[in-house]
Amino acid sequence: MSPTPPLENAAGQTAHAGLVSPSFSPLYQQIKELVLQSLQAGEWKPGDLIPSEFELAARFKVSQGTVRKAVDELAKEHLLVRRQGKGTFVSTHSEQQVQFRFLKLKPDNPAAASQGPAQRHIIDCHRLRAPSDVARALSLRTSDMVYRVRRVLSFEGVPTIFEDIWLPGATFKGLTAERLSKDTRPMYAMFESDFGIRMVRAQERLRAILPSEDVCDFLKVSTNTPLLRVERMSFTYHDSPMEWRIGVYLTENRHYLNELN
Amino acid sequence: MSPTPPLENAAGQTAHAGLVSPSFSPLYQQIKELVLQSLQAGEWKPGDLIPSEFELAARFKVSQGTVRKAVDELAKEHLLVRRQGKGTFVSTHSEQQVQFRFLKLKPDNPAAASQGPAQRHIIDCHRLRAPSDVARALSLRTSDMVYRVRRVLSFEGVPTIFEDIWLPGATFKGLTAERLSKDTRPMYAMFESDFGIRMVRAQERLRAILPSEDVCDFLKVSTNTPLLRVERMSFTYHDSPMEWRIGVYLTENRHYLNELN
DNA sequence: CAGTGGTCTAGACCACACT
DNA sequence: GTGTGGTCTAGACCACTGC
Repeated sequence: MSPTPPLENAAGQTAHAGLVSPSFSPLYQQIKELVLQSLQAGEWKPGDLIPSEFELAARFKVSQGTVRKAVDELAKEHLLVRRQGKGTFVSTHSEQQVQFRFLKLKPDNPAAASQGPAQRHIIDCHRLRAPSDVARALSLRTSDMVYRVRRVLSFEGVPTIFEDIWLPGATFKGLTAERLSKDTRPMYAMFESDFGIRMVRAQERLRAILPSEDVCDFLKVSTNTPLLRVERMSFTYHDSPMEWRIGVYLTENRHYLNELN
Repeated sequence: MSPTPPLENAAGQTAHAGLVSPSFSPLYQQIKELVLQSLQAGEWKPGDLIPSEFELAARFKVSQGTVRKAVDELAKEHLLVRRQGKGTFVSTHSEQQVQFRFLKLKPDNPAAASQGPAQRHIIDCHRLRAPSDVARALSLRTSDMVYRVRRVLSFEGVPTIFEDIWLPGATFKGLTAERLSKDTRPMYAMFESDFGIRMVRAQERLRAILPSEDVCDFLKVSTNTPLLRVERMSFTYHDSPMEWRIGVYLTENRHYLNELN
């Protein structure tokens, strides 16, 4: 029923008072970590309903309020989604609302209704030994294999984004250009269902560049068109690097939108 | 003692049960709004210590836990800062830690220690009638006055950022190039102490451009150097627009860093 | 030491969704 | 109606700060 070991901080008293372990951490943090481990282990998959707060409280032998605080934080980090009256679900990139959380390029004129899905064209998908910079980014050895995917995204027929995507070979075994082309879902949704990988967090570094010859061809622009270069590192649970992506955006009629809070 | 009117949701029962007002909102949201109003009214100024949770609970006639939830959210939005053992303070742009919350341009090589403060050079500061695009951005009339500030930021002697800043004339009355030049604090810190305006939130739109002739001069670059254009709208309490800023960044040795959560 | 925020509990009731 | 998450309370104790 309850295979989980007793929590470090629980000393048997009402408010978990008394002597605490040397490296103290609040109970709700420990609960959070346990839930995270269940997510990572695939006990609950993207889209799944997880146990109710009371069930989790019983399983972990803490009060419902403590579970609540742990789940609250995981929900704020977009790992879980709460739905009043229904329950708490594992968040997924398949949902419409979360679709554009990682794509920050927006049309200058939203009325143009061009927020619709982009047309996608896979240029190629190869398996090769990791170049040194790729290995470094993905925490791999240069002897390890990686997949390299290149693609172009177009909006209303205008080629707008060129992407060069690097993925760990071991995790994405069996990835092909054909599979990528045929799947109509967002790429990250396919990663979830086909490879059990959920991208949780990312970091982007932006700069302005002039295009290489390749990019000129792919985006149909001249060599003196300034472009936005977006280097993205994506992480799965526990901050494991899982994707390195170099994007080049044409920003003639679009812009990268960022909220500072 | 307590000049605040009774809260809408309080029906006198234990858990504020019973009939609630038509447009229901949780108690902690109402508390949050009341605190926000005190901040906006200047009752507590940036850097000030605000009343303790128990005092606020007494003032608003709710439990400490409800105040706690309200303050928690305001702290997450960076309007307040909690310090265990000391109290809760109104957040300010003067603090070192929050200094770079709005400047996302980081050195490519952090070891270069070039994270230090930028050298600032004010080009000019004028008062004029708002051009139509500025008026629109700041929710003003074209008959209203605005200040326009232009400046260059340099890192290690290299001119890197050119900024064109527009501010509402009524609020920033008395702003001069001299005052801007002499003040060594961050610009937003001066806005707090001298004009009672605290920037709370901002929105940035990025694109790649080639520089105008002006910018070529200011940044000492050629006309074919791609630059990052950063258009920022800044807001004070209650989402009032307070600043419109066009920045142009040289990204040869630096990049715009963004976290996606 | 007293005062502050931080954690945890237990129990009540409300709002929402499904059956 | 039952079960879920969402709000609110009251009270306990811990951790940190400064007198």
